[in-house]
Amino acid sequence: MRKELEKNYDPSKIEKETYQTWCENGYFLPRENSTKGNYSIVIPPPNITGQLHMGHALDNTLQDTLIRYKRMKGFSTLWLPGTDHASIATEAKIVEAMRKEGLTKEDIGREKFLERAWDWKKQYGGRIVEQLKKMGSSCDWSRERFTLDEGCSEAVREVFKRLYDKGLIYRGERIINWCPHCKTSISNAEVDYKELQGHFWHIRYPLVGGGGFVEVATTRPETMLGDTAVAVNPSDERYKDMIGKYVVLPLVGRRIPIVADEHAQLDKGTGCVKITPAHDPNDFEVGRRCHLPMEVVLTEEAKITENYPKYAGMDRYEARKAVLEDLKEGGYLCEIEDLSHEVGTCYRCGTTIEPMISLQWFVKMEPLAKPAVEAVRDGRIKFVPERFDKNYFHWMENTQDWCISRQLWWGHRIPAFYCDSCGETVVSKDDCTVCPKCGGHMTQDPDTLDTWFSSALWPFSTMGWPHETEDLKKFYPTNTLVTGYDIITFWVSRMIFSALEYTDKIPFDTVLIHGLVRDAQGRKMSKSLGNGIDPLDIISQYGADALRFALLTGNSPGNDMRFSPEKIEAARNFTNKIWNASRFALMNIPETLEDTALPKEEDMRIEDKWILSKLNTLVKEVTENIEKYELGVALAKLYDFIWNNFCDWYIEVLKPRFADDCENACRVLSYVLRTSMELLHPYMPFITETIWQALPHDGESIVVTDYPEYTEAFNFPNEERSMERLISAIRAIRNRRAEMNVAPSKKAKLFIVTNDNATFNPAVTPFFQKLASASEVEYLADFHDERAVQIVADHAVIYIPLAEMIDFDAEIARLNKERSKMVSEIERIDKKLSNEGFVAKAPAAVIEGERKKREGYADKLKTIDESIAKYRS
RNA sequence: GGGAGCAUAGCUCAGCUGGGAGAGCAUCUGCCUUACAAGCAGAGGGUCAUAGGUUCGAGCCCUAUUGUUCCCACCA
Repeated sequence: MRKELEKNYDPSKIEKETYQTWCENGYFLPRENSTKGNYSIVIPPPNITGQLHMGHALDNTLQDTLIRYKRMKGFSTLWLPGTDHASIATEAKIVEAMRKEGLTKEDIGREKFLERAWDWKKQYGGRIVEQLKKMGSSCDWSRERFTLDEGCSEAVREVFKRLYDKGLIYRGERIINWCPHCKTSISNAEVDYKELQGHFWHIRYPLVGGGGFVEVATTRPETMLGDTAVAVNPSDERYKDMIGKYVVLPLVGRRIPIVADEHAQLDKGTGCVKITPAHDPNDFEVGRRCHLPMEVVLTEEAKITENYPKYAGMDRYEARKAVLEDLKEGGYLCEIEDLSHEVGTCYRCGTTIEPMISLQWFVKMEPLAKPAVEAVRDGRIKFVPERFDKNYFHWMENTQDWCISRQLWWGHRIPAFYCDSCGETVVSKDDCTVCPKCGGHMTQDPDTLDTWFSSALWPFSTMGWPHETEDLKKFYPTNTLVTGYDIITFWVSRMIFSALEYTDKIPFDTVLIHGLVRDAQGRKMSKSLGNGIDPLDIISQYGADALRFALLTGNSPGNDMRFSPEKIEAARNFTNKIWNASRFALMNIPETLEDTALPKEEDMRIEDKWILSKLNTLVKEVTENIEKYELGVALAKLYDFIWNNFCDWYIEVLKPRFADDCENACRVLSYVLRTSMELLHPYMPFITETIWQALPHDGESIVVTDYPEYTEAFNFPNEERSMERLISAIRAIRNRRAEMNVAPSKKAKLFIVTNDNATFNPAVTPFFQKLASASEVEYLADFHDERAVQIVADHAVIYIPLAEMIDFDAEIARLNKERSKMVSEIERIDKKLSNEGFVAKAPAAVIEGERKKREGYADKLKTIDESIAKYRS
């Protein structure tokens, strides 16, 4: 059944209905029998705390375009959607909400807290999913998953247990990054380094027994309370004799040794380094090597501990002031330098990280990283664009053990159980309450896992792993992963090593990387700047198709893009153009025409063969571009074809035929428009479906129809060339008329002198009448009228008897200008052709091309000279 | 400190393995031509950052320089 198109395109109305129909008909489910094979994508699960932003919009448009393309290509496709529990972000939201009620986590306890969290998830977790639907995302919603659902939890426990048994997960006291605001450890990858202006304070530590002092320098003077040594380089001549001696730690009075360690560099500062093993990663290592004690100075809230009564309870920055004050007073502070340095901050809340000694769980990275590097190096996994593999290699090859335990409640609880009596540790998939060793009571580790631990399993946990499910067999490994370069380290790399370790397979074969969507000035869109553009606003104003078009046109993999109001307006104009062209087509295509057949070849005219030939080339190129992930290039070609070939030329030259050759014309018109919509559908699903349904079509929906295929049958090189000649002739006439300021309403007779009668003949007279303001056209072998305007076109000279309009001097000047252009072109080619190197080494086709061009220019030059001569006479 | 990207028309960006510089927007001119003024027709506008090199031929490959953005790294 064909549907009518309304006068104005109203996306909001159409999109909602259309999306619903698609879902109801199950078009987004994988098709049962496909001869083409399977194609799958797992969505990068958005946080349940999130709202759709431009980054999501771009990411999802790319994925939807790919999956729709593959679906039309006949693959059994699965785009698996879901969301991430986002432990830190979600927990922070809930804690904040409770704070407003005057409650803390501890007040209500773990169970009640988790109840609240799940309630929150129920209430808001679906928000982003609804927003994805508004984008037109063709996900299989029947398979929607959540990183904290039962299946994912099972996968997490399975993995934890396996790694623990292999010795790849261990628990230990290490220096970790502590966020005093979130009150949890975070991994190295979650630390953002920001440049801050600070100071470099030089402090003197007196030698025990007098005889001077050593000078050390620090950016964090409050940590000096926890110093347990001063280190010098073993090869440092200056301090050779001091090694083994002691200094007195100012303010504290503790005797601490001077030790030798490579960590101290000769050329840095004074060469002496204060060592605070409990609060600095390097010092921690020095402490280990030199068997130094650890003095904890700061609490979880980054306040000074009770061990230092004078400063106890002070926040680290207050303590800094107080310590400095006291050092100054004691005469220990000798110099203050200004220093800008990189300070680690929490990627979630921005608080300055405090390195702390702490008992945490870690994943041993080295054995896991190796095969993961290999998989990319040997090409089993490809990054698009390729350059991102360098990033990946660098990170993977230098990665340190991954701290996976978090002091949070919202997340996968660590499946480790400790015996209250004998301290035995059991890691188990099932809860363990009785100690297998002594029969004592077991308590589960209170901590949860890093969110990324469960995200790392996403490609297979969502398909039922560790069980051998049908989905896993059919759709795993997945094919394309689409994501931004900013989470290659967080997520992509972890999925790769996880997949290889647990499933023995790569998780995906291609990683399509996109950049950031920035504002019109090139700044990152952010809440604090308030420069974010809400994709939902754009959708309600311009429609999802326009948004998708604006995001993908001109977009190239891996590069950031700017988003501006001009861009979305251009996109809207394009949807409008498509709509109007389609409306016009449908005004002419008779109701009775229901089949999709083309006319017989002998009933096709030059313009039909031209547009079919162009369309055929377009099909080929667009397909190739999409296969190479050049989605932006393919879209630009579609835009160009639809607007500049189909609308501006084909429809225009077709108009006269609605009167005398309607059916043939409409069959081609309908075919070209329908095919264009099919080509465009992956990008702009809503408008293309609407128009497709209104045109004669076979099948239920454009979503599941076959993608157009290139065919030799529609190659018409002769007609293509002829039509291009006609177009260039018409353009030349318009051009001349515009230059001479002749109103389009002033019709004039044309005399066309040509040797190409296959192109220029009475059959195309309507083209000139319609598009070049011609009253009538005569085709001649020769023509003489020195008082006519002469236009030199490709294989034709056109005369317009508009003698009264001609300014002969101006004409001659114009012709001379054109003449010198020709002459210089010919000179350029002659130079090239007389270059022995060129003739000897350039490919034959290139040389032949140059010769052909030269001939053309020479012809034109001859005609110009004749014209000038005529005007002169 | 290490690594990567970018630099092309006034603006935003395309330009595939090297073969006579492109689009959109903006600007200027003329048009209500029976789908579209969110439109149609036409025009102007570029030493492809700089300097070398490879090549018959470079926006594209190589080297250096400048500017800019980003990633990584424990600079006490």
